[in-house]
Amino acid sequence: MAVGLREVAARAGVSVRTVSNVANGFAHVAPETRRRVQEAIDELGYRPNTAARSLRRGRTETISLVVPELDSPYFAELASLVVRAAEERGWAVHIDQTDGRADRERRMVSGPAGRSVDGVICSPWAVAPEELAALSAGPVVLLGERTAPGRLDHIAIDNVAAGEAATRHLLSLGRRHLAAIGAQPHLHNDTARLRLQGHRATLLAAGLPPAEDRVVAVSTLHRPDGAAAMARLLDGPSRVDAVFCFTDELALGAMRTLAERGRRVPDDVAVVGVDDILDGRYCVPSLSTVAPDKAQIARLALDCLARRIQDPQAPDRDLVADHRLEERESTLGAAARRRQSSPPGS
Amino acid sequence: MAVGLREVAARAGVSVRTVSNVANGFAHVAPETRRRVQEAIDELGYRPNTAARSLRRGRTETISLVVPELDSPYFAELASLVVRAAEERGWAVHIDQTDGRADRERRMVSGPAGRSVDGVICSPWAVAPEELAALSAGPVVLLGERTAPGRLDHIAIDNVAAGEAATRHLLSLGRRHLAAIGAQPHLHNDTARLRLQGHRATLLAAGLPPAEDRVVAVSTLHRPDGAAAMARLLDGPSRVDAVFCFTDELALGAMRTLAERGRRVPDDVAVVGVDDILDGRYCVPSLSTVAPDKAQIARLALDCLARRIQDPQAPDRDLVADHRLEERESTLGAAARRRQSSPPGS
DNA sequence: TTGTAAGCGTTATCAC
DNA sequence: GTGATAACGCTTACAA
Repeated sequence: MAVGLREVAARAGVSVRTVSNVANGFAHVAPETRRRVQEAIDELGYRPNTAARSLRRGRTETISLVVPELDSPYFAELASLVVRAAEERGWAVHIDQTDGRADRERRMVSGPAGRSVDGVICSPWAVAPEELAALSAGPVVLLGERTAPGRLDHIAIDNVAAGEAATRHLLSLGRRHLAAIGAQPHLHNDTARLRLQGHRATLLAAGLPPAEDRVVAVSTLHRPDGAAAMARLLDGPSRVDAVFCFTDELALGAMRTLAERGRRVPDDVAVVGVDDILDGRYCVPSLSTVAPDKAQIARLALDCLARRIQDPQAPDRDLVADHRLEERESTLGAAARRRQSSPPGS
Repeated sequence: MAVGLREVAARAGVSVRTVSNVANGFAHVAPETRRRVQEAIDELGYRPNTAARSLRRGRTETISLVVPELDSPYFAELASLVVRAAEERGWAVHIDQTDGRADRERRMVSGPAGRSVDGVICSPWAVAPEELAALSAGPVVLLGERTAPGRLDHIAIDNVAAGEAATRHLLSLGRRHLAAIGAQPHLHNDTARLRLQGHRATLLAAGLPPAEDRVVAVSTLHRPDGAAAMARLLDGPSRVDAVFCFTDELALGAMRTLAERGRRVPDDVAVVGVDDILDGRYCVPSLSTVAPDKAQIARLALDCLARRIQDPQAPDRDLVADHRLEERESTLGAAARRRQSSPPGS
């Protein structure tokens, strides 16, 4: 049934030590011996037992990826990239979802770390990074910026710059009545706060008054939240000719409401989001967005984690991933079609 | 550093056996002893070592989910549900992506099974189920129908019925020039074949001639494939007033092309997909679709796997999950807005 | 009810 | 270059 080193050793007429050496590709094995052992391994279909190996080595070669939800496009795309990058390192990936619930974020960071997994990559929503830092018992890398001193590594894009880029883009189109959707004052998560900060600073620099009634808060970042927020804006007293949504999902929801109300995008209202999710490239109109380099985020997170697994005492780092503005139809209109780099089958 | 049963036992003044009993919630422990041990566990922050436990028990309480890609909405949503359902069972989930490549499908099914994971849920594209059945070394459940005798469990919706439902719906709208996008004759995957079969049978039953030049094959199931396929249809000789796309992603791509060509949906061309991905609810127009019960698929897959882990010799089963037609704007037009169950924030 | 001790399959430390 | 053998941390007969 269970074929282990012992069976292979017996078959090949060597000791378990030698079989282990061959299985692990050790250098100092006589060619003839190696051949014989490899033969026995193949014939018996030997596969090393991961549990035993982990127990002995103290390493599982497995990391855990903790995201709020796997079914939202941004995290799905990110998870896909993390799994791919991890595979290149020979690491397996465990995936957990927190639903943005504080208790689950705490448990996933404090629980498994350093035990069944070698490290954790976590994208927190509800719990402040510094609290997670205090809880963590093993290597942890957080996705999102540092809000206060803590001893964990952080990876994020420059969210203030992202907010500025989106807002500058809308202003450059001649829009002057800008709204923002996606503030999350109730969360211990600085992403929304920083994007809003960049938005406000840019408006101010352009000599436009900050219109607080045109900043809409949302409880979560899904399409329905964006749709509802847009409805509130349209029903409100202020004129709106452009909307900066803090995520693409919010933007898609907002565009849905605009379509239902008969407002043309971008003619009546221009829309720009953040995340560059795949849906944004193919919806009608295609969605202008601030695109974080998700592959880079995944790679940096794994680099950081690898470094920290190797040296738990390494000084903590804040790494900044790139982003760039993708101008598409939801701000440029049909003109975007000609400028766009990835036109669908036409 | 590493706090194990021994340290806890010493601290509580009992044997490791007793600590193990407490940690595992065994019944026969004196209340006073239990209290003292629990205290020591908490104080020392003891966490059982998963590797050692797995080695001893021969169970990892971990399964592996193997999908072609995690960043396509259908698999992202399914993975999310599988992770949730697995968590209820106390199982962790390992996620792997095959990119639909045959070698990876083979490796993921034959490799890890029964070793580092207790079982595998796999959604194959390139490799025929019966070949995977021959390769598998442990409990494996396949997503998709059985194509030939094999000893694995299968979970799928009734794809012939799905094809019929979509096609009947288009016919019921008075459309007579139906096209189909999504045939995959090059793959060892019967899903597309069965949906096409249902489509053809329904056309035939309605007295319409099968128009083979209006069935478009695609190499993959992404939006660009749908967009390109739609362009081919529009450039072709046959009139088309309705399209059945075998996945929602293909449908979204097709709708993109229709918009670019100035064709109105559904007025000029009605579109229906399969999968009920979230994007389809909020795009404009919202996408009519055949919705598989993904939560049920996830649950059935885990039930099957649990049963097979418990009894590897259990007879293999083919389970059929539910589906239902979601009629939205891409076929009904604005009328759908009033009939629809989930209107965005309005 | 609790203690003692034998493995689970590997890797790593000694020898030879 | 290879062979014994002792851990790794846990669960579980078997005793007490």
